[in-house]
Amino acid sequence: MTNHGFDKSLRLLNSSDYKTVFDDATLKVSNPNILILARANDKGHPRLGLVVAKKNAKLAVQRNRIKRIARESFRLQQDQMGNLDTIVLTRKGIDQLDNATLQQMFSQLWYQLQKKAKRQMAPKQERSDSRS
RNA sequence: CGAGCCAGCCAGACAGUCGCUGCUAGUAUUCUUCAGAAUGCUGGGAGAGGAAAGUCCGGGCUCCAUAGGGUAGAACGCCAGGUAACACCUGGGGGGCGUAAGCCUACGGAAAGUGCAGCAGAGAGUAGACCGCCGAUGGCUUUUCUUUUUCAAUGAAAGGGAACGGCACAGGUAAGGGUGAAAGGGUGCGGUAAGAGCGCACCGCGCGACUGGCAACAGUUUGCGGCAUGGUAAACCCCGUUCGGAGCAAGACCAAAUAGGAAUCCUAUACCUUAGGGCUAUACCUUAAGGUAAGAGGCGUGACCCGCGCUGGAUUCGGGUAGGUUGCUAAAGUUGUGUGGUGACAUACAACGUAGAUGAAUGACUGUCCACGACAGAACCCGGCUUAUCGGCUGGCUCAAUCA
Repeated sequence: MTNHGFDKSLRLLNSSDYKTVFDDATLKVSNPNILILARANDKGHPRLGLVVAKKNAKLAVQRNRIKRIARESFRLQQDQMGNLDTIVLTRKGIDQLDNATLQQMFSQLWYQLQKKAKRQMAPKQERSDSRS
């Protein structure tokens, strides 16, 4: 039975959560419009954080749309993501893309992220928790 | 049917699948102060806007030694009303635009003061003479007449006066031309050398009276004044009215960490009182308790000045950053009906109970239909203004044409 829900436990909730991923991102996938940073956690499930800067999408409507599509895409693929904390960052021009293109781009990037994560699994375990 | 004006309304619809955030009912687990809390599951129901936007005004609410005085600064500016308040709204007045419905209006003061105005032009604010007109009055001058004096005497010379002319030298003139956005009231008649508010009539203007109106203001009313006070105040300014500051990251509560906070103790400046000690001593030095007061500097009172408040070291207790809870949505509420009012609005009754997120919900996909979907996303809450906007609907009105 696959899980397609998306409640608060699947999100990055405060600035320390974000800081951990930003300071220690072990995985990185990108295309011209989107950058995804990721890092393994010890929760047993993936978590998602979103950073959509006003600089890249001027209107609040556009920023909301991008975030909703990112969440939707994450929600549908979360059971294949392992235990990664991820942050989605947007780049310039993203507000020009329509919904179908965005969805396609996200699912591609999630797939790439899963492959990279599997490749790292073998030499893992060296830096589970460096902070006290 | 065409062109237009005003007011109001809608903001793709329906179905299915998968999700998100509150609320509510049931239920399970855990905790415990035994009544709740947290988490999960199931059902029900709710979930962006007309501008949610810009943050441009006004208020509520909250806090800030309580906010006292003065200065500065800012906003507003025809009148009356509405309102919690306003820069908003309603009604009215003046001015402008439009054939009209209607629209626009920063609409106090330029006879307190200061300043500003390119080019052109003679002259631009106590006006001005380039062309033109005149040249009355002076000046020069032709001709004629007249008069006085002198002489060599029907004449001549010198001087004075008058008339008709000429010149355009002094001068007069703001009618006309020309320049300019603007040339210091307009038209006509008289008047004059030519002209001129120089005089008069009418129009206009200013100041009063009267009448109407709460008032702004208006007038086929009336008296006085020849008649400027040119423009610009979204230039300084003057006059009148209003304004304490900061904002939900306000503020309150729970609370890891850390100090800059509170209480206690100590000490420090000056003075006073009481009790005691040193000393010959009422002087001087000193101890304890109590009381009073001042100063400079700094900090705060978020423009400035006055005014006002605070002020050093040790110990103990509290503390309040991360995070959480709250503030947080029932409100100057919405709808309907009645009453009062031209209206904004007020008031009475009835019904309704309408998002509350916080790394930030309100969505995605599929199908069907059509007019093929614009601008755009709540963040404490209201009332406005401004700006953006695919199209559609309803009502009222105006103009033009046609028909009856």
